[in-house]
Amino acid sequence: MQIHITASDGVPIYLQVVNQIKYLVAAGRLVAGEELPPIRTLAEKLVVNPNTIARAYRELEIAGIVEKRRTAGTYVSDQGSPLARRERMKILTERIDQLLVEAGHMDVSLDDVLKLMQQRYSVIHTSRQKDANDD
Amino acid sequence: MQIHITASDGVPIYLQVVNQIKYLVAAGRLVAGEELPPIRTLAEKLVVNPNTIARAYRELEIAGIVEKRRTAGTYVSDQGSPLARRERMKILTERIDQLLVEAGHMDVSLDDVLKLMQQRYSVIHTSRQKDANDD
DNA sequence: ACTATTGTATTATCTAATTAATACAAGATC
DNA sequence: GATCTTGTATTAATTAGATAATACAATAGT
Repeated sequence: MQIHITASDGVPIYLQVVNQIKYLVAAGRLVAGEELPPIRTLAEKLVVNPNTIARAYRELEIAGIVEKRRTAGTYVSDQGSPLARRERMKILTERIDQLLVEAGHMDVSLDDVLKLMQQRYSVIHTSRQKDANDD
Repeated sequence: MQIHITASDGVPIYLQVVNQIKYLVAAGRLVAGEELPPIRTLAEKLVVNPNTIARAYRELEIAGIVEKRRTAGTYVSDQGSPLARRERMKILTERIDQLLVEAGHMDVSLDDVLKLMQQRYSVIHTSRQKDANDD
């Protein structure tokens, strides 16, 4: 599993790990059921404290990206997310509201936002190499 | 001007102020040309250090929401933003990318995101009372 | 049952962000 | 031009966030 840490580009290590794994899953380079490296293994590879990886895995579990099977390892989740769909939509709605308010401040119309969104969707789903910038 | 500070709901005070003023402007409760309370006045009202409000006003100025006239006070900006449109679109594009990636993780289709966005737009532009939750 | 391997929990250290204390600079207003 | 009011600048204190050190708990595999 290809993960690279940039020592202090400002983004904390655990978040870099979270984001990169999210991208690997989104890109299909990690498929459902696949096992992630054990915390210690990945920590050693990245020369980082195991707790840092543990935190990343914990966040990924909360986000529904992976599942932990106590002493048997960590695996890529089957369905999208164990969070109820309602819960996921709630989160998404918050993000959308933020975006709309911001667009309003910037004097960008709803139509323009929708168009831009479609454009970006195409771009994202064509070229696979992007600079990681998730939440 | 109605601003409420929640002592440590996690969001820093200066950000709470920024967000609430952004909303007041977005909702038309603060109109272009209107003067904001002086830094010290608002600081006193919120029982907070003046520097904290100064920071909020500085961020609002950078965001193009307000203009400062040196010793004459702080006023709601006239046009949307002094940032070049290109610059604004760049910021918006980043936000959109984040949203799309997240939607992907949540297994929500582009169409659903677009629909939800239109719904939320209606909601936001109908009922004016919302719980503040900006960037 | 034993042991190696897995994730977990607790605490400490370090770093960055936030807020406050205080003094300053400059224009408005009389 | 005196002075009051405005935002600014600098520095210190506080708080929160991230990472590390270390010890623990549970279970898979034998």
